[in-house]
Amino acid sequence: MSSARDRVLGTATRLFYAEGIHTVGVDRVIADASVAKATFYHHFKSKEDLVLAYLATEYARQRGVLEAVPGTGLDRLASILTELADLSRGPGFRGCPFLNAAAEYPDAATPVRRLVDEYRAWYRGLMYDLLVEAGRSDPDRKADLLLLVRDGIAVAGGLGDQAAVQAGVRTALEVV
Amino acid sequence: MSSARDRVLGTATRLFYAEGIHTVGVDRVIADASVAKATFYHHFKSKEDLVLAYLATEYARQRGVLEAVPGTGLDRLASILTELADLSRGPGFRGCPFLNAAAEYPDAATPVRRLVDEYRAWYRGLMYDLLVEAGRSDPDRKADLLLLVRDGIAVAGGLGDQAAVQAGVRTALEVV
DNA sequence: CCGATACTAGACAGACCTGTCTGGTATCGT
DNA sequence: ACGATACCAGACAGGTCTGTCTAGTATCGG
Repeated sequence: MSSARDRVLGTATRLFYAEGIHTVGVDRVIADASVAKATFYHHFKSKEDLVLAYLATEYARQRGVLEAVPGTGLDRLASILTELADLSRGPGFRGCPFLNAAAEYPDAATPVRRLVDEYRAWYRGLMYDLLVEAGRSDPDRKADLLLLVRDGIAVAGGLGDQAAVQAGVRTALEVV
Repeated sequence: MSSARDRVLGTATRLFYAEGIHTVGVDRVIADASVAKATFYHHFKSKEDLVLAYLATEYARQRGVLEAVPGTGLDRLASILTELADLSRGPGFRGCPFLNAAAEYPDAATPVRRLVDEYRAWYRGLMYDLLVEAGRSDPDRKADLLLLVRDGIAVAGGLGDQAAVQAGVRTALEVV
């Protein structure tokens, strides 16, 4: 139910990711979602509220996707990294939604930035757990490295630099 | 001469880097630079012109800085990477100006994005040359990797994640 | 059936945006 | 001395932004 809300959130997700948050206005979102302005402000108390919903939804979605990746330990880790690399080859790929959002919200105290930190901490935790499960040495440092490589893949992929993406994935898997 | 232009460019550099490009308006720049609006539009034909000047200046500045880093081959490469890591520890560090700009300009055909590509190509070339100078094997792939690690360091540093930065630098130097 | 909830269309306020224009002053090189 | 250039202050136009408000329709649980 409340399909108007879903339509708004879906449209916002598409537009914010493809064109950036600051450049897409509320008017644009509600026009594309075919929703009245009052309805929008009925469901979201402000644009920032919508932005947070967009990121929170994406966070939940990624959690679902990555938790469904089969395998254990290093196999699963490799699957996750190569899947990210494959994704970055797609035509609609525009980098990591969280890193893009962070670039548009310079103030680290912002709720948006806190959500980005939370996302990255979760991702690092996932890497850490998989490293421990695989019985690898120095999982803390390796988890940090994998997070950084993930960031790099997202950035390079978003800029269309497939060579760097490939180098990143291969080296990460070798090191780890 | 033309100190007004310098003041505008300096102020724009500071504000664009610290607060983002889209969120800082021309009015804000000219007020902070204590310059009349007509003077601004005398020196820059549009805001985008100012943005390009900001990035071009930063590009030239970095070229100067990195070309002045002493040493040869791997030593010089290590110096460059650790200097970047040190820089990312500083309080004013907000990531790479070019990556931040790219995040605000989703369209890859934009002049801004072309300048970002040019910057990254230059950086990769620098890495490649140093690897060849050091006689390392597989310099192409390693240059790609170093570029990706650089991207990761800039992102992680900008988000205040020093652990990831350290892991990135150390691993990059080991691998290379 | 009735009250709450979800929705529609669109006007409106007030702020901010880029860019132009007027009109005037000061400082140059020649 | 004079013309070009650099600079100042600030009004203005035309657009976009977020968010509120009016006014009315439709749907649904109890």
